Amino acid sequence: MYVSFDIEQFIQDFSQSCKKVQIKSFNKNVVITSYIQKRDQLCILISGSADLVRYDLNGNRTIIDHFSKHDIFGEVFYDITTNNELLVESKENCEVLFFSYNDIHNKCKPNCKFHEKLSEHLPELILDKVTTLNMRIELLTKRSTRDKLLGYFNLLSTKALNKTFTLPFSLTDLADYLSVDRSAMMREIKLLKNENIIKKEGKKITLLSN
Amino acid sequence: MYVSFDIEQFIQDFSQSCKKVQIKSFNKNVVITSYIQKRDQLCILISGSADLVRYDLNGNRTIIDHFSKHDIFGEVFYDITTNNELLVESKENCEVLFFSYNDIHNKCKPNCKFHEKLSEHLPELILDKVTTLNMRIELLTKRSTRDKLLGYFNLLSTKALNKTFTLPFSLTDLADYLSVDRSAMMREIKLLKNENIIKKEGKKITLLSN
DNA sequence: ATTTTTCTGTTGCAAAAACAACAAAATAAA
DNA sequence: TTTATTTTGTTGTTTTTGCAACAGAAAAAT
Repeated sequence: MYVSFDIEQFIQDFSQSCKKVQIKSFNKNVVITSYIQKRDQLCILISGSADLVRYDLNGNRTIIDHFSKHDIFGEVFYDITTNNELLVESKENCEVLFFSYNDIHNKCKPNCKFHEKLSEHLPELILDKVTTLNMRIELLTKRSTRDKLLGYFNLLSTKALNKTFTLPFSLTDLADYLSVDRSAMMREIKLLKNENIIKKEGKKITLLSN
Repeated sequence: MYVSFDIEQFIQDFSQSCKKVQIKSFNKNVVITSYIQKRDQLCILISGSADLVRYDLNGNRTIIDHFSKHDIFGEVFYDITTNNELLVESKENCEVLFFSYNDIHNKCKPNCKFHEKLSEHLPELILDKVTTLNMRIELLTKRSTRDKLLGYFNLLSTKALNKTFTLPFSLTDLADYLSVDRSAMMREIKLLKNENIIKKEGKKITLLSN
């Protein structure tokens, strides 16, 4: 990761120093924000986890993005509003920092430490996001459910520096995240087990290949 | 778009002012750069168009990203190297500006105008990229070929402010971009025509729905 | 201007994925 | 700790997608 910047420390030190910045708390399974129009809002997840989900006209639910501690999200990243509803839903109790993208540029106050620091480090935060999105695209463009699963497992294995790792999702959510049918995915996981390509105990997965 | 910054002007004014910055020219259908390791490289496409493509072990070709004038790309956006080969291939004759991400922060020279300007505007450039990537993910997570096509057509229609628009791709490349089989996509396009949902004359498409 | 190559459009068939529906297990809530 | 809810695991059937192969059109190269 390129983010050398200590977000934790930054939030602790400076989030109180600017009145334009808000911290809000949310319970589990509530809507944190919805992407309706092209607003200016940027958010940093301080604690907890949340999903950006789309509900299409048929009621299908897709996890467009998954956020955990220190991830940034917000409507500012979306250009054109589609017909579908985009919601950020908390998966656990969450604390979220809200601020406005334009305030970073229109220098808040000459000595607002919060916006000064943020302005300095925003490129690395966003760059980090680009990296995540590119990985996601890598996965989604894979031809088959099998390749998506193995691609994702390899990713987690690489991150964990270990052939064994734990899924950060429920299997139901994993299917949404990989944009495949859950039962079809389960069938494929069973095949991967039978072919001794993976081992699975609950959410703990081990790659046996290579 | 959030990019108010005039890239054209910027490149003309400042690209000569810093020796660390290189401009290279490429013919059509050649490899501009390959993503092999986690390097520091950032590129801006000055003219022409190019694709970021993946060749997997089965020889399948997927267009991961499509770049046109003023798009930024580079290995800096990719975190973990997969087993697959990622190449940026020119689709037309291209001019590309190469520079290093870290140079932007490690202030090049006290009075290097190029890096100063770039540092100032990089967030909006990258933000723009995030927006594009998010749209792409929106498309790729659609359940069916039909939904992907209609999603993409709606996007182009919205961009063009018109029910009629022109595909920026060949149909072959469109299939790669949407990550679906070409013949299956052609079949779906035929159905959309038969059901009077779209009209198609070559690469000119009209949305008839709504 | 002619040849070569790429792109488009089509189709039958095979394979994969989605849909649907249900029981068992696990988790959360009362 | 009992009840309700969500998640997991499974399977038969239908639908969609991918594969393969080919001919004609268009574009590019010679």
